[in-house]
Amino acid sequence: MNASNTQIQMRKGLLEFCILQIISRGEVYASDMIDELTAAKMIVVEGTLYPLLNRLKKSGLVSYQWKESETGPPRKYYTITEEGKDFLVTLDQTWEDLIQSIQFITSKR
Amino acid sequence: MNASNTQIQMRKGLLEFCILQIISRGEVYASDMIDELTAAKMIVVEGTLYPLLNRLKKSGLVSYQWKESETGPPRKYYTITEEGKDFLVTLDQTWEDLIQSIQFITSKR
DNA sequence: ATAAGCTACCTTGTTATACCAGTTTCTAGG
DNA sequence: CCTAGAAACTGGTATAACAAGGTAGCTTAT
Repeated sequence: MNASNTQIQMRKGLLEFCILQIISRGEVYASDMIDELTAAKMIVVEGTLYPLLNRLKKSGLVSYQWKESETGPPRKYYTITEEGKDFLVTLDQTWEDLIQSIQFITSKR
Repeated sequence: MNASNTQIQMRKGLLEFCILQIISRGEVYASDMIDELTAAKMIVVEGTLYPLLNRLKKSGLVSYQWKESETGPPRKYYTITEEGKDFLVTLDQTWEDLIQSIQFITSKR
């Protein structure tokens, strides 16, 4: 039980929330997302992100369009669906509830 | 991807934090913990709690003493160790960082 | 033209954690 | 003795993240 594993475990399930949040702000592709997550200090590797994006796509929460790039290979630009927006509202609430729960426990010192 | 699974996934890893927090307040046994978690709306089943307690014990973060009960079989009362207290400080910080990260992402709407 | 290098996407295998659905052990009461 | 209930525990399954790769398209330098 070391601190870095703890961080990983605490982040579990929150990544989906973060990604959906980022995509909801407008068209982005994988590298954009990694940059944003890194800026927020939620370090994520590609091997985590791609399967997650596929899960979101399969669930109908996001969709993507291939777009050419001027500096390299084409990119998959993701956008959120209506269903995704609805789900994001649920995730927002779940996150709020979670904060409340932890708050409740830690305040009892 | 349904809401209840999302809740489970978001909670993952936070349970350890909560349990350690609860034990740090004083001697408790499993049912006490479940009661406290339930009160905080962090629903947990026994099959999750017992392996977690064993992990914490093996890691030296908590210890326990058997105590007799007047109403049934003996109970394992858990207490936090010095090492556990140190680790709890780390977990506190990790949680604060996590809130900051999510805050950073969700505030950019 | 071709090799090198970068960018972008994807996959496979491993690990950790939680859940479900049980089982075992101990105590008290009929 | 047998049942009920409390308390601890276990085995199998699902999910998600990571590590460490691989593949394909595009650009640039020789």
